[in-house]
This record gives sequence, structure tokens and C-alpha cells, in this order.
Amino acid sequence: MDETSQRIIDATMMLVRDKGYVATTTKAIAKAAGVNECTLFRKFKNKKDIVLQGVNQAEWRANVTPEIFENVQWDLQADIEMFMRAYMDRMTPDFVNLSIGLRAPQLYEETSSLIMKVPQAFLASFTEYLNKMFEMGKIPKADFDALALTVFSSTFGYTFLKASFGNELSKVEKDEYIKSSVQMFIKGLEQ
Amino acid sequence: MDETSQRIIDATMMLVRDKGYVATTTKAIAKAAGVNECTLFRKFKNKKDIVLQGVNQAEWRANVTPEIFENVQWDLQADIEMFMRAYMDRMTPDFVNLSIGLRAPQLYEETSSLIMKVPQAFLASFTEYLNKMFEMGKIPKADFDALALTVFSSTFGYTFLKASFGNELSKVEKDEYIKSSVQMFIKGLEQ
DNA sequence: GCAGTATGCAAGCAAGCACACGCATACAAG
DNA sequence: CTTGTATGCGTGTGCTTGCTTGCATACTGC
Repeated sequence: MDETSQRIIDATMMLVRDKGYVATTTKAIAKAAGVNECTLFRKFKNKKDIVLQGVNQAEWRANVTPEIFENVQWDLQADIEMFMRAYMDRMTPDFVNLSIGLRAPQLYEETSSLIMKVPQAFLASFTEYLNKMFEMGKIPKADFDALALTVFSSTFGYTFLKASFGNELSKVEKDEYIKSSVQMFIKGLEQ
Repeated sequence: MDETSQRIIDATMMLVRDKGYVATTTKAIAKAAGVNECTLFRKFKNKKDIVLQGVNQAEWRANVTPEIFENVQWDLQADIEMFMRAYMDRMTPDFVNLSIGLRAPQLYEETSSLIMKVPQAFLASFTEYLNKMFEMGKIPKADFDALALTVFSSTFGYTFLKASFGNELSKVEKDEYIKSSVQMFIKGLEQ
């Protein structure tokens, strides 16, 4: 990937994040990347191709992969806190908005599976974690599919709401949110 | 509001929900509404005007208003369940997708406050509820701003994830989700 | 029967869109 | 010095966009 192509991809992804795919024009991309418009089509097949190459770059993905959860301590409080923090640190408002910007009929089919990967990785890892904690006798039996989804939804929901509304909806900051949530979750899980 | 105008609004909102505002063309609106394209501009100022009149109709809003929460029973389990159900019943996948479809730079300024109203109403009511429950001596002191946000985020998150990914992310159904979540929340809140 | 209103239809407009082409220029490798 | 490659620039194409206009036709209430 030469530098010019990379500049084009970066400019495209930022515009998609801010305006959405359909509202992002090739003219605006060229201007933002500091290249001539025709250069886009020399480097890429078409507008869609730029975005698809972008979403396949590590730089433009939130790398919430299972290996993040390798260093668990098998301590409910510390681990849930780590899980939530891992997600929130990687899934920044920029990524949230990019995911929404990619929601265009023209490319939803090709990107939806990619967009879903992050929640899937997080949810699967956390469900597995809860099952292992049960096997270790540290928490009582429960519906871990549903409970993992609850913890994930609250993490996802907070991230999304903050990205969308900033502090206008709630002034509760990340650290305060994690601390209170985890406190409630562990009491509920330990029963 | 005559019938033709209403058909135009309904067609527009459905298209915005499915394709987003920018990708929704006046030609497509006319076809979907079964009217001639020029009729749109005789009834409305412009494309944006149709959408703005739409979002101001009760039909195209999720009516999550404080009065929903009037019949609380001051029983933690029953009430949280009612809160979550009230939100989920009203904030259908259609409304979630519509909210996202409205995220266009051309009209975000005029719609964002409307979109935010539903979360705001829910969150404010629920925070107030927790504070009252504390005053009644039914739950111990805690950071109710953060905890209300946790419960709301998990409700919002579940709704959003279901609307986006259906059962591909998680097969946990609404009733199962509510039951498990509430169970964990009340244990955590009652401590 | 007649005025007023609502709508369809066909044509068109200026602007913007993604994308293409020919040509000039710069630079680097041999 | 030559050749290949990357890029800018101007122009252009075919299409779509939101939106308009003039005219015909239907229906409605008086």
C-alpha cells in the first residue's frame, strides 16, 4: 500500500464516519486526501472499493479479539472491569460512528459481517468466561448466555450513547460507570 | 393532513428507515407513495420538509414518555421489569433503524434533540424512581445516576443489537433477557 | 353548468454525481 | 539520456438528483 493510496483510504473513512457513505463524494475524498479526483480511480476500482479496502485494514478496525481476554485473573470484579474497559478503550466514538456511516444499502452486505465481528468476539469470550467461573465454583449456576449479553449490552449501550449524545444525555463518566456497573453485576452474579 | 400527504410521509419514513435519508430519493418516495413526483413538491416545501413533518407525527415516534412510568408498584423486580418492557415494546427495531436513517448531516441538527428525547425520558424517570426507592428505605444508598444508566444502557443496547443483527449475534429472546437481567440487577441493587 | 381544487403527465432545468480520457509534468531507475 | 511510473490538470460523459412548469383531466360543492 503506497502512501497516496493510504491517504485516500484514511480520508474516505473519516468522511464516511462523519457524513455516511452515500453523502461522501469522490470529490470530497480527493480534496481531503490532497490528491486529484482522477487519482482515486487510478488507485481503486471505484468508490466502494476504497471503503472495502479501508474496512479490511487493521487501522480501521476496533481490534476486540479473543486474545484481549487472555490475561484474566479469575476474579469476578477485576475481570468484568477489564472486559468492559477493553471494549470501551478500543470501541471509541470514532469507530461507533464509522460503523453507522457504513450502513448504506450499497455496501451493507459486504460490511455487516465485519461490523458484527467485534460484538461477537466480545460476547463469546465473556460467555465462555462465565461458564469457566461456574466450573471453578466461583459463581452459582445461572443463564450465562443472557447474563453475558446483559453485561455486554450495557457496555455497548454506554459506548454508543456516549458516541451519539456525548454528555448531553448523562454526565456519568466512563470510570464512574464501570465502577458502579461492575459493583452491581458482581453482587448479582455472586448472588 | 390529507390522505395523500400522509401516504407521502409514511412512504418517506419507511424508506429513510430502510436506506437512510441521503439514499432516499424523491423519485423512490413518489413511487412508494403511489403519487407523481411533482405532487411531493406541491404538498411539501422540499424533501427535508417531508421528513421533518414525519418525525413530528406521533405515529413516527416511540412514545416513551414519563407517564408510562406512572403505575409503578414500588417493588424493585416488578418495576424494573416494567421499565425494560415499556422501552422495548415501544422502541421497536423499526424505530431504531429510523433513528439511524435520520443521521444525515443535512438534518441531524433538527432531529437530534427529538431522537434524544426517548432515552432522556426513560433515564430521567428511572433515576428518579431509584432515588424514591432509596427514600422509602427499600434500597441502600448508591450512585443512582450511574446505576440507572447501566440498566438503561443494557436495555438500549439489547434493543439496538437485536435491531441490527437479529438473532445472529445472540439467540437470547426478550423475555429471557429481561428475566435474567432483572434478577441480576435487583440482587445488585438490594445488595 | 361552473368555479375551485387535486392530481397526473411530460418535459425540462441546473447541479451534482461517479467515473473516464488525453495530455503535460515530475521524478527515479537503468 | 532514455524509459517507466506516478500524479496533476482540464475537460467531458452519461446519469441522477431535487425540484419546477405548463397543461390536461378528474372530482366536488354550489
